Amino acid sequence: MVGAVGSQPVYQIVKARMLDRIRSGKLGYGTLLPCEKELAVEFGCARLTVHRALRELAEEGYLERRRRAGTRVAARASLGLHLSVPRVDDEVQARGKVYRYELLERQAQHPPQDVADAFGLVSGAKALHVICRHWANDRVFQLEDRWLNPEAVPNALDQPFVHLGPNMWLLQNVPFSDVSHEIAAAAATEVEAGWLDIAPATALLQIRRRTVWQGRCVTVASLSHPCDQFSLVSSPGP
Amino acid sequence: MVGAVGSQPVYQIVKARMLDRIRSGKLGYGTLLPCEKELAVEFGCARLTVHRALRELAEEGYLERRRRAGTRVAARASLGLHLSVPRVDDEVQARGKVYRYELLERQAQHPPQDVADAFGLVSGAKALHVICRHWANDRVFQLEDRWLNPEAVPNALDQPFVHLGPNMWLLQNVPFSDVSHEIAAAAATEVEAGWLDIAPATALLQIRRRTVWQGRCVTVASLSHPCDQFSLVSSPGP
DNA sequence: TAGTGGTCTAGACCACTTT
DNA sequence: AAGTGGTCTAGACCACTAG
Repeated sequence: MVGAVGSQPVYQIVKARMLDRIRSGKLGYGTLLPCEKELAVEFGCARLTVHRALRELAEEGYLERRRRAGTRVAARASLGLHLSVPRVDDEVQARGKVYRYELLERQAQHPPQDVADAFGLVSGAKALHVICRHWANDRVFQLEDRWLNPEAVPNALDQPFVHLGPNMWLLQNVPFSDVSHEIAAAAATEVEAGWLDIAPATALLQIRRRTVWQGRCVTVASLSHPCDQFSLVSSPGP
Repeated sequence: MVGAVGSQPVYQIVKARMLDRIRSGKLGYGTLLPCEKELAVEFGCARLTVHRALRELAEEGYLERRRRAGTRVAARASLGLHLSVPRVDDEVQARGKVYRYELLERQAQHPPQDVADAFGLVSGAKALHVICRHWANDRVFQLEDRWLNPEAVPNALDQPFVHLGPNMWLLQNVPFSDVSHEIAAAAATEVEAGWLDIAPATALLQIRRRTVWQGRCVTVASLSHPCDQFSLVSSPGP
């Protein structure tokens, strides 16, 4: 039974069968599982194979594992969820609509205090402020309001952002970075409403994104969607 | 050098060092990495150890791996993000406020069509409708509007939900289940505004949750927060 | 067809924590 | 003190796919 990989890896079979027992309720909250060695005997495989299955189940929140104390079915106290935020052009095209990018403003300006702090700029220094729209057919799908740190991405100052949006440009020109997100609702201001071509105070779904590279904040962006145009859907769990 | 676990597992060291090379830009988009065997020699460890490091980096979106073709630095096309939705009472208490639960309505009613379809109910059948509020000090933090499928959780019909909210009751009484989420913004209706004690048409951040157990929809819930009270923040990545 | 990643094994030692 | 999970190794075969 060496490498008996019929179609599915053994660790996935073990994982699926244990998951069944958990989901069906056969193994209730807090139930102590047999140790890895015993399960390895039961499934007729090596302990490492069982270990991988149980490790992944623990990472997915189904099990809690502690040395010596053993493995127990976790009490699901909070729910994690995975969202994938696609590129806006992909998202629009996935809906069968025509995507169009439009630059509205591009100017070096004094950033608001929170942005200046995030960028670590001396007071009085300017940053690059870009505002643009992403269209789906003849409606504005997303309003992008972005600040770029001139010290972190000096190249950005040379970019017109007329045809290529800053989002896409950053993806192509900044190495892998840490990104943190905040999802919020907000009422559209007068100005935002004008840009989005909706009534003032309409509810917006906002994604606020901060990109950090090597300890330095490169850019902050606020991506606003009219509430009737967009919602975030969790990716199906494993 | 058997099990040379000084403080950190070897696979994590390998992972961290490869991640550094990616984040720093030393390894740019599309760069082909040495094969696992070579890296194992470089790091002085077994191939499986390298394999685990690279596998996890690939799962996190940094690398793309294909048999025969090798391992390349991925182009980050879309950004995934992890949100954890804590229990509402934990969330309130984490803000240093006093949590209070309040039941508003609890009634067997004809559900709207989309809920009836999700539950697989014959037309004319009723479902349990529960509306309740979650307070933080003297403000409503969350309005919960929930339907329960009487065929999936008949016990729920016996629950008063006066002191224990349906959310908590379900966590304790339904085995592990599949949960899908939708995050949206919406304007508060007149009725919602009254319950939330805010002005009508105020922007709300809504979490819509659907819980499925063994192929059957158990409950659907809409959790609404006034936009100034709450936003979702991505958990820091690994 | 050759070379890459994907998985598996048997055995080992270590780290942690309950008893 | 003992038993659990966490990691590591050396070697092996398999599955996929670029050349």
